Amino acid sequence: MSMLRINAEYSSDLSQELEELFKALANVNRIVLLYSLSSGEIENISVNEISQIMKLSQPAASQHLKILKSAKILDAKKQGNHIYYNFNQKSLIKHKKKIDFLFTCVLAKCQELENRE
Amino acid sequence: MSMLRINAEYSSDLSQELEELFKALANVNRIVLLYSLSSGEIENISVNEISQIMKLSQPAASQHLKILKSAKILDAKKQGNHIYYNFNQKSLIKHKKKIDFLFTCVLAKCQELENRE
DNA sequence: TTTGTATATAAGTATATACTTATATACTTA
DNA sequence: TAAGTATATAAGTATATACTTATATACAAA
Repeated sequence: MSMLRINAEYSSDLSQELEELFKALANVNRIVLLYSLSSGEIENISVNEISQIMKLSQPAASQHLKILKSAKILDAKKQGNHIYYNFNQKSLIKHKKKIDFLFTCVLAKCQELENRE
Repeated sequence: MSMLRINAEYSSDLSQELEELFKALANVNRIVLLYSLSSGEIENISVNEISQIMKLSQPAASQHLKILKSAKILDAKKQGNHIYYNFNQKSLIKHKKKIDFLFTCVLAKCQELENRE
């Protein structure tokens, strides 16, 4: 069985997972939000605070948060009247591994082609 | 100057670059193509061959290739009547670093929050 | 209870994306 | 030069995305 055949088998599921992940990340507002959350001092951050950081309306922010939560980039916990968003660490580690795998495959091929010359 | 302030300065440009990169990657056909190119035996691959691999029409494949080339994921070289696509190694290494930086920031924050408990 | 606050969701709209078919461009070869 | 091949681009269309405004839901506090 050739590499291409093997690849065709695993790549379908993994590629679809990566598509979902990349789609969730493919928005500058959401990327800036992730950086802001990374550097922010506030541990538990509410939707209203996030909408202020993002300079977006509450519904717009809420919709972005839904996308990030669906993609398991963020996690939400309800506390009384507020919903606090945080990183989904466990899932983010898995996401990172998927991306690393893609780039490892691609860059390994680059290296192989370079060595052939 | 707080981290948030510093962040606000660098994140704008970098975030926009990441958005473009993630958008280019946010399509399962393109992701599968990257895996196929990674594992394929053919070094120089033409648009027609790619459209067959992708199971898409020639114009559709051409449009995907344009997106991947614009995002500096692939590179094209013309040879006679054919245009051969290959990975843009130099740029891919830079792309990987940008993604790594994002995840490093995010996962460092995760770790920090975990240690606080 | 009633009122206020926090958040989500629904519906509408403008723009982006991913295809299609048709055609243009560039090169090759008879 | 004419005809064929490889690729890109243009135009059209269906669907997705990212907002908007209006409204629903869930909880808190008076």
